[in-house]
Amino acid sequence: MTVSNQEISQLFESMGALLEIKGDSIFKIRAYQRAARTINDLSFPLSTAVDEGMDLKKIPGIGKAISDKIRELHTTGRVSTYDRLLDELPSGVLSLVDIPGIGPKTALLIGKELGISSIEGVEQSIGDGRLAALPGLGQKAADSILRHIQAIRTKDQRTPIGQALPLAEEIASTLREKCPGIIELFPAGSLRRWEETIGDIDLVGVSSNPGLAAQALVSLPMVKEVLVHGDKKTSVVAEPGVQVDLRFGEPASFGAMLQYFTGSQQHNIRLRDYANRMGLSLNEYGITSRDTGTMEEFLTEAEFYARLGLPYITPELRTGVWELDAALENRLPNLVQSSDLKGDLHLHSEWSDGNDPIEKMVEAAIAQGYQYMALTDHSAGLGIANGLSPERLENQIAILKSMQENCPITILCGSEVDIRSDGSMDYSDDILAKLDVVVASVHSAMGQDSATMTQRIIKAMRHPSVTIIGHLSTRLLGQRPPTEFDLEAVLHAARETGTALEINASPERLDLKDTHAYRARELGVPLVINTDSHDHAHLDKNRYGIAVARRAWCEPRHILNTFTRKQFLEFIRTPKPDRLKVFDALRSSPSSGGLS
DNA sequence: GCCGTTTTCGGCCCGACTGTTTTCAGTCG
Repeated sequence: MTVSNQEISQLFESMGALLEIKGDSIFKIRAYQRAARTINDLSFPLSTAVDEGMDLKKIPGIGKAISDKIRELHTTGRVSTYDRLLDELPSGVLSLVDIPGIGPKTALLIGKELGISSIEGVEQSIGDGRLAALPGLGQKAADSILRHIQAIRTKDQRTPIGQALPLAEEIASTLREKCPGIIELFPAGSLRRWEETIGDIDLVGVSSNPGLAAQALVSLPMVKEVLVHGDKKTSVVAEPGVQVDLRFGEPASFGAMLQYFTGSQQHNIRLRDYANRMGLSLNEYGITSRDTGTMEEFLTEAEFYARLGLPYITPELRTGVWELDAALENRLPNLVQSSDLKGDLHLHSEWSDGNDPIEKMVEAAIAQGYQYMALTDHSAGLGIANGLSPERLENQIAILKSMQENCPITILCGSEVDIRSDGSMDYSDDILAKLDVVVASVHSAMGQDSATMTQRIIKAMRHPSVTIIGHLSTRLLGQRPPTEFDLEAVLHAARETGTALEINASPERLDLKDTHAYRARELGVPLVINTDSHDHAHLDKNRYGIAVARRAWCEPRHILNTFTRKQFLEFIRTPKPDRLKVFDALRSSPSSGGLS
């Protein structure tokens, strides 16, 4: 049976919590937690890995015992050790540790002493004073837990990066304006690692007057609640319900501080484990030698890593899975960056549902410094988006060709063509053959079962005119879940047919997501980073797509639209699937991609 | 339970904060 990485990860996370409640060895508990987080960040499905006979013990943090449990889960759908643990403990305790402020010890106490097994039960016991009467707890603790319960009810989960990043940038620039004493101020944490969703915004900096900056933060109009207002740390809740933490440190140790607060936690744990074996201890202030007890400070992160004998590890890679090994073996990738992009292949104009005339979109592409762009308005089937009839499309093609004469960049004629529910295309084959670039996307019947959706997408990829599959999963972060499909089958079909997959940079999509892009790159699937802009001001959002590609360990050579105009045209003008040879040649040539 | 520049046993990341405590346990990131 097929179990997703997320389900496996969740199970081991629960195993860790259950063992903690039971009072088992803290190291055993950490082993399960570590395995859970690693599995959650893996790019390939463990299910498939098991089928293919992979040795799971090669994955860091997974040894014999956990490997056996994954196999057991894969074959039987259960893990007997987990079931036994559930039986041993009072029912429902596991759900109690989801409440912030209630850890394993308190959960067990509440379960045993009060027989409570639900969040509602905890709430009641606070109301009638039973919880505060428990040993080790008191009225303050009870009040705090109640506040946390109310907070998790009103506050919606994590914030999409597309909302969190502009908010963080706004706060940082306002603080800089108001407080001239601020020397450095950066987002750290998951935001700096460009995770697709953010738990809270961490700002770290250096200031000659930290107290003033903290005061400025709490008095911002968007701040609706102050959680902590201390010497070292200030925490507030800002308008859309996002927590913002502000910390200042000493200039001399800013490198260590930034490294510490950027995480991820898994990355830092692995790093400290590694440092430990060198006789060094790491914290947010510096690196301490265990022999001499002296601490060294670091101005920059690069110096911090260098002291450990490591090259600089860019924040996007700090997941704590593979990057430390890669750094030690000196095989960190030369990651793609915004300046490598030479074109955008998914742009809309007012002809369909965009805000701007074609001219303005072309100007925006020129302003990005691009060599080429594709205009890809919607196909007719998407009536709601004012999709182009075949006649209007032909009309548009003629206009684009006439515009080309006085244009410094290459304008490619394209379309974002709807993939119908049966996998057929929304324009006839002869219309499609007139286009330079066809982005084929799913916009309807998103509830199809996995097998149907998989066949639908693969059928589209087999079409000779389809250049790129747009926003593969159709998800909208925090709004619409991804469609169900067999990722491995789709990626293999993309490779076989020579169809590129889009990393849609629109921050509400980020689709492909990081781990899917990672797997696509591993399998040699051509990737493109597109903004799917519906406004001339949106081409800047390519930075979100670049971040996904970087988290997927992509170098310029993995991304089609880092290729020069000449190289890209050669790719699209070579028929499928032979165009893969063009891609592979460019991908393996050291001078390709990213260099002009 | 995992792992190896002190390798098959004996270690295992580190500090801050809070509330309940008279020296610390629990929780969090």
